[in-house]
Amino acid sequence: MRIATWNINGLKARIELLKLWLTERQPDVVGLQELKTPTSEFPHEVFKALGYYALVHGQKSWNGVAILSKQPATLLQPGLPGEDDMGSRLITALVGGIEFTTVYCPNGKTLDHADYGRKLKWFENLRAHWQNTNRNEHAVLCGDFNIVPDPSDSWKGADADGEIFHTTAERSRYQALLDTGLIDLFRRFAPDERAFSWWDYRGGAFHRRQGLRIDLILGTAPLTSRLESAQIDREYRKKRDELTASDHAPVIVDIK
DNA sequence: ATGGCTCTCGCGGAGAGA
Repeated sequence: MRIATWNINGLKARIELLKLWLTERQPDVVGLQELKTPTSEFPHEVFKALGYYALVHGQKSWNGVAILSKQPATLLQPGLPGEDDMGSRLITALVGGIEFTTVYCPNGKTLDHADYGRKLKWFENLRAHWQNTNRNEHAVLCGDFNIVPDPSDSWKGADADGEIFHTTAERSRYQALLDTGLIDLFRRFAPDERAFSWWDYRGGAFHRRQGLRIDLILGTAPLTSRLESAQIDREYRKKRDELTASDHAPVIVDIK
């Protein structure tokens, strides 16, 4: 079973590249973030034609998440309870015996911006929600976390410590999530690999290998025991056939 | 570098992203 997450930075802008990627990689379940599309305008027929069902929690202009799956999925939760004013950033479904959640975590903007405090609170609510939900023991929490878990996950290494995405306050909220019993599947599979999932559009950051690993697939222990491989799909961070890329690459894991 | 691209909305240029 192939599971993936991808921040596509606009469904309308990415749909042709997304179709190519689905056709080539054949994931069974995909968490998408940053649809920037209202739920009512989601083009279900496009994905149906490729063999995918879709559950969608969108909104106009910003945010928006969806779950694509080859087999029908059951919607369990659209939106993080109590955080409606932060936008559409979470969706959970039961698919293939797995409780699958994908999230688009708040950015926080800058350390002195009000959104930074809202980001920390959002993570605290996510942890409480995750802990309080009566989950299937085979569960996945994936998406764009907008936190760099470890200095080795930043192109600047420990020099970036203390910057937004790299603060101890953010990392402690992320650690609290892991402490509920979640494991970073890419890092479990490749403990020493320097790999990023996001690169700035500006200044040739991708080709300079100046990126961050902020897109993660977390799994419960029983799910993790099924792990076969994990990869970050850098090929789809590249423009192809005049189709522009997202600033994020897909992350893929294969489980038994 | 002091945000140098790309997206959305909507028709000019601003806001957001990480």
